[in-house]
Amino acid sequence: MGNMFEAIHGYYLNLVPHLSVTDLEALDACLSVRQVPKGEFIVKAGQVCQYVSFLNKGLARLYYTFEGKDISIGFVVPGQYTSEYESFLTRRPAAQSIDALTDLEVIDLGYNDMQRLYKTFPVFQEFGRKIAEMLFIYLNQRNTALLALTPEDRYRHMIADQPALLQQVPQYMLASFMGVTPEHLSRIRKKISR
Amino acid sequence: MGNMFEAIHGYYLNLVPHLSVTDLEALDACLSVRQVPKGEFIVKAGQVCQYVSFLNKGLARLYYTFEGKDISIGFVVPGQYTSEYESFLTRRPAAQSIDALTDLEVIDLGYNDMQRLYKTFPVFQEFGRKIAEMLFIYLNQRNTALLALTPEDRYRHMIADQPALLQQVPQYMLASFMGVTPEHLSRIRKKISR
DNA sequence: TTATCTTCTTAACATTTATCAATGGAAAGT
DNA sequence: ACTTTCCATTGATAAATGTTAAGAAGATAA
Repeated sequence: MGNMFEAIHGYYLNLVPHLSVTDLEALDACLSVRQVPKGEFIVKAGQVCQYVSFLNKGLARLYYTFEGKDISIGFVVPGQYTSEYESFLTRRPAAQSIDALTDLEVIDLGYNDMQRLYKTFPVFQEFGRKIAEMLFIYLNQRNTALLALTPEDRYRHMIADQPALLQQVPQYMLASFMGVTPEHLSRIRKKISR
Repeated sequence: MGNMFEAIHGYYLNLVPHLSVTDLEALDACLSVRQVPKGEFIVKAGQVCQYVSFLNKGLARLYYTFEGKDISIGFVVPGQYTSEYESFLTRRPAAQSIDALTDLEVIDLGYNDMQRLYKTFPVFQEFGRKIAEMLFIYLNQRNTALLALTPEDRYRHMIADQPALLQQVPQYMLASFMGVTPEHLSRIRKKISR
């Protein structure tokens, strides 16, 4: 039979090409598949995040709640890793939640297993480093956009960079992601469509 | 004579306690001290960032220029590393600059030396991973603050978290760091002082 | 010292964005 | 099919923030 983790192997090899078969087998022993129904959580705020989760199928959202309002931080599509990484790293309760906008299938890698991989197969340190570096670059660019661009410009960038996401994510979630109210996003859209 | 790099050794050992004497000697061979006069640059936008730089003395600012205006991203005090890390990692021209708000002394570690350390002494992979993880956590929190808090609340947080910085950094730089105009920051300060 | 330059503050006014309220339409449940 | 809920849109109004301009306070240089 084929290996259930082919997609995830590709992901790892893409980041660290010199991973050996032995390395990947050690990885496989740590992975487990989980089904998350729509509306349920991959991670819930208040709990310590136990996994980094590779998204096989579905659409997930990273967000937090502040003064009664949900603020979306990011959206996850298949082929990407997601986690409340700060909680995962620090072992403190998560400030952010990750929920399922559709039914999901994820492949979990647990904290203790990951530490063991780091120790036993140091080549995974390089993997962890590159993941964190990618996250840094993503946040750095997002930060820059939030400070320098107007909401309208941020929306234009999203149209250019993530057109598929705009179709899949409700607009009130996009609005908080862009830092405006749903009403204001609606006006921006009206203005742009002319 | 004492080792010129004592402070930086402490920094490394704090992140990766099991670094050996051999590891640190290999590191020392890669480090070089640089003096940066006030107003000059550690990294200049448009050039590829060649170093991660440990700040020994002085105060530095990370910022970029957009539509003629400088927007500050962060400030660096002694004992911290700084770099235009996205450029350093990707080998593409830097979008951001780092300049000296006072005379500086930095300890540089070059890109090629760092890659060689990663390869020859894999234990440094762990160091690189933890640096990137720290950067991620910092940016994640800053991002959250930018989206969830009002400028006034962000300023209150700065008073609580970084009181020393408020004394050292001109207010018009703080203003862009907080995402408001200098005039508006002045109004916020007036309101709070009552 | 005086002069110059920079930074900070203040005020009036303009623009952007949020809030509140109402409506219509789409989706989901029964 | 009917009902209910949720979501997107729109308008009126309010609040927050930016812009422009001027002057005060502080630093730097001659």
